[in-house]
Parts: sequence; C-alpha cells; structure tokens
Amino acid sequence: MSWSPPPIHIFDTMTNSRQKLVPLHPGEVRIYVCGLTVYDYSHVGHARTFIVFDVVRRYLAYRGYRVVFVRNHTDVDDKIIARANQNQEPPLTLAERFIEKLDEDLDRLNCLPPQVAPRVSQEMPVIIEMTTRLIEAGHGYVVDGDVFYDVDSFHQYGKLSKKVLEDLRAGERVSVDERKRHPYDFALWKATKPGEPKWPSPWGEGRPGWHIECSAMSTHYLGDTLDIHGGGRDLIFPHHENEIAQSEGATGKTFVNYWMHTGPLTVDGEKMSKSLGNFWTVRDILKVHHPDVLRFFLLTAHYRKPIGFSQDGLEEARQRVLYFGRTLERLSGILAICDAIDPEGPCQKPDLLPRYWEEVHAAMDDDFNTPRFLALFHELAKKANDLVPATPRKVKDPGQVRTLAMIRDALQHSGAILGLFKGSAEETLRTMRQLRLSQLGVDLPQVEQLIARRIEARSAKDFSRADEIRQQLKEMGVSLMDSPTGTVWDVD
RNA sequence: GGCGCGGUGGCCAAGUGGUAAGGCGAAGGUCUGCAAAACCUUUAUUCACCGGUUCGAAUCCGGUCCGCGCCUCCA
Repeated sequence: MSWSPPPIHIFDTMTNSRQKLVPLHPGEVRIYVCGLTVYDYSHVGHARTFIVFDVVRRYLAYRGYRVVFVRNHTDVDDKIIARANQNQEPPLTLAERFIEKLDEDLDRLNCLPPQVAPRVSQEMPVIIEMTTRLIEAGHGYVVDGDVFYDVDSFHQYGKLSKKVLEDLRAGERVSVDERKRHPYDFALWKATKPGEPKWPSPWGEGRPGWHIECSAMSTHYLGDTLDIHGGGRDLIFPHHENEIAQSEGATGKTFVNYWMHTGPLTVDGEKMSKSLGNFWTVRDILKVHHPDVLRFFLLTAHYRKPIGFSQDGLEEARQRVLYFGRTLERLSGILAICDAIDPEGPCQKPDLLPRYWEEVHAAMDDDFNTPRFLALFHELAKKANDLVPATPRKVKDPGQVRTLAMIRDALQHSGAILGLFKGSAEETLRTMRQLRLSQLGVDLPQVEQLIARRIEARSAKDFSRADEIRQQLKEMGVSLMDSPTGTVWDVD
C-alpha cells in the first residue's frame, strides 16, 4: 500500500489565502516555531500557540508525514539582561532557569518536545556567519561595533505584513537611533555594554540582535527554505518581516513556504500580554485545572481567531473534558466485563467509523479546524453513550461489543491527535477529581470510606441510610452515580 | 494616519454562493429505590446595519457603525 500526500490546506499569511500543502521534501514537513524570550513564566497566550502547533504536528504525523519540528529559546536579550540585573544574577542563569520552567509547563500540557531546541547563546557561529553574509551581500552595515540591517537594500521588505515603509510611523513612540540609515533598520549585532553577556565577533565583542537568531537557527537546522514557519500573529511585524529580510537576503531563496500565525488570546477584549500585565501564567491555571482542560479550551476556537480567556470558558471546557472522560470510562467499564472481542467479527455500524474519520480529515485538512473536529468528537461520544446499555451490564451481542470497542478506539485515537488524555481518560478523570477535592478541602480517604458505607447500606436495602450518606457527600461537594460496575463519584 | 482581522441564538462557536454544525444554558421526557450520569425532544425564517450582484448570499461587491490586532517589546 503506497502513501500519497493528503490534501491538506493551510492558510498562509504571505498570500492571505488557503494553500495546498506541498512539502519541499516529499513525505516530510519541516516546521519552525518561534519560541519565547525566557525571562519569566509562560502565560496562557504562549500556551495557545504551542498547543496549536503541537496539534498541527500531531495531525501531520498522523496523516503520514515525517515531521521535523524546531522551536528556539531566545536566551540572550535586553529583557533577560534587565531582569537578571534586577535579580543580581547572571543573565544566562536566569534564562536557563526559565527554559526549565517552560519545558515543565509544556510537558505538563502534553506538548511534544521539538527535535531541536536551539538557544541563541549556543549558536553564535551560525549567527555570526549569517551576519557576515548579510554584510557581504550589502544588506548589513557596521557602525561602531554595531551591525544594522539596511531595510532599503531589501526591496521586498514589508511583503509579509503588507506594510509600506513610507507609511510606517517610525519613531513616533520610540526614539530612533540616529546612526541608522533608515529608521526601520534593525540591529543584527549589538556592541557590548558593561554588565552584558558578550561574545567575540568580527565587529568586536557583543551579542546578536533580536531577529537574527531565528533566521540563522531555522535555516541552519531545516535548510534555506522551511515548509512551515509559525508563531503568534503579533510577531508578523517586525519579527517575521525581519526574518524574511535576513534569510532571503543571505540565501537568495524563498525563506518560508507557509506562514502560519495564531490569533491572540484576549482578556476582556484585549490581548493577553506581558506588557499589559493582564496575563495568567500556565502554572496559575494548572494549579486549579487539569492540563487537558486548558488544552481543550484553547482548541475550541479556530487557531487564527482571537479566543477570549475567562474562568467561565475554562469551566465549560472542564465539563466537556469530564464528559469525554466519563464516556471513555463507561466504555472501558462495559468492555472489561464483556467477552473477548473478535477482531474479524461483524460490526453493528459498519459505516460509522469510516464516515467519522472522513469527516475528521475534512475538518482538519481544512486549515486544522479543531472546533469542527471537536464537534465530530462529541457526536461520536454521544453515539457511544447511545449504544451503551441504559443500565451498564454485560453486552452479549458480539457485533455490539465490537462496535463499542471500535468507537472506544476511535475516541482514544482522536484524543491522541488532539493531545488529550495522555495517560488514559481514567487517569485524567482521577486527576481532575483529586484537584477538585483538594480545592474543596475534602479528604479523599474520607470520601471513599463514606462511599463504602453507603454501598453496604444499599446492599442491605437500607435506602434511608444510603440517602443520608449521599446527602452528606453532596454537602461536601461530592455527587454519586450508582451503576452495576460500581459507584462512581464526581465533584461539582 | 497606514496595514490587517472580526461582528452568527442568553453565552461559546463552526460555516466563503444553495437555503444556519456543535457545545453550554434553559424547558419537557426516558432511565433510576431516590439521585446523578447518559440518552431523546424543544430552544436563530435568521447571521451588526444599508444598498447592490444573483434564480439563490451569513457567505460576493459598495457604503455605514462597532470591536480588535500590528505599525515599540510581545506567542
């Protein structure tokens, strides 16, 4: 059986239109996503971008592509230096610490690690080499140990952000360095100042400017032309515009075939950002919510649209994750007490799964439409709940058992594409319940003990005693669900 | 001022020419010792507003109003 490329369409910022994905190297997609400047904890807006590209990556892999994914760490930067000086610690130590924190956050959010995670501080030769090439090509000029990029030398400058240099209001909000030939020239290399990390270079000691590292590292690890380059919409100008000027100025080749940009996460209608101070860190959220809840929430809107962050939104996501978890838990419970499944056996709904996957592909092939995927996911879960016997018991019909097993597998597989239910749905449920309990200040062993007593009471048909315990737990915030496979509890 | 994005039911959210997915919430029902969970039914003659194109528009064109993003660091 031969693999042929699926018809995946991606909305490309450069052309402002959906484009069919045709990777440069057949069967392989090379992706570079701009990482963070590591001087603080990551916030939910960062999480959105990383989760979106994690799903892009998982989906492409699921569709048969080999995916090479690179995400950088910017560990040399003005803000890092400023923060480190505040803390009176070496900038690279501070950066290292927040790289670790970021990795922890992303790991908890079940984002797959990149194959390569280059850091500015460790890529000086590559950065210096590209800067040298830019100077040789007439795109860079040296002034007192600084190197600037001459935007006038790159005639396509502005093609991504659709900006015309003359129309920009340079210097309106920030004063312009008068040594620059053009107000929008930007630093490739900055001469060292006291108290800053520095590296030797042909232009004297110093450090790289902000944009050069992404150009240098992405082309170094992925080749002169990348398939996909991603990041938040706020990076389009000037960061990505400058990357294009640098990379294309140095290589003479198209830098990126598909530009993908994620929409902002908003709070009360405004972008969540460090500078506005209206941000929630990933850690803040994970203190009260399971990572799957945040992930689910961030995937409920299409990645290019703004998504409004709110506690209500998270709560709704929590309810839905609970629903999927319960459904999976219910299916597994039934299947566990049924006879072994005959993999060759008849299926009650032969069309159900093929149609499901066809629709999932249609949704995701169309610029990764996760909201549509989620809707299909829900319909399938509903179908499963519909087929499950009203009172959970052993299912005798092998066709039905096989159908339930197939749905269960499809749900798990779908969850994996979305990066949900990392361990298992049961594990997610368990963790969610424990989180809720600790928030409510309820003791787990106590709950279990009460439930055990109630089960005794019920089996003795002492229903008034059973109801008493139910009420007692209800007051603690715990509600019970009786079923033949046992009494399951949940928290409000 | 320039460039770009968006306004869909109480809330969230798909839908880029063929007659409004899905979720939450709400109401009723089934099931249940009671309950919960789950399932079923109902809940937008209408897609910010005004014109236009078309047999046909939420979807295309023009205009208006409103919101947001970028133009400074920002995922």
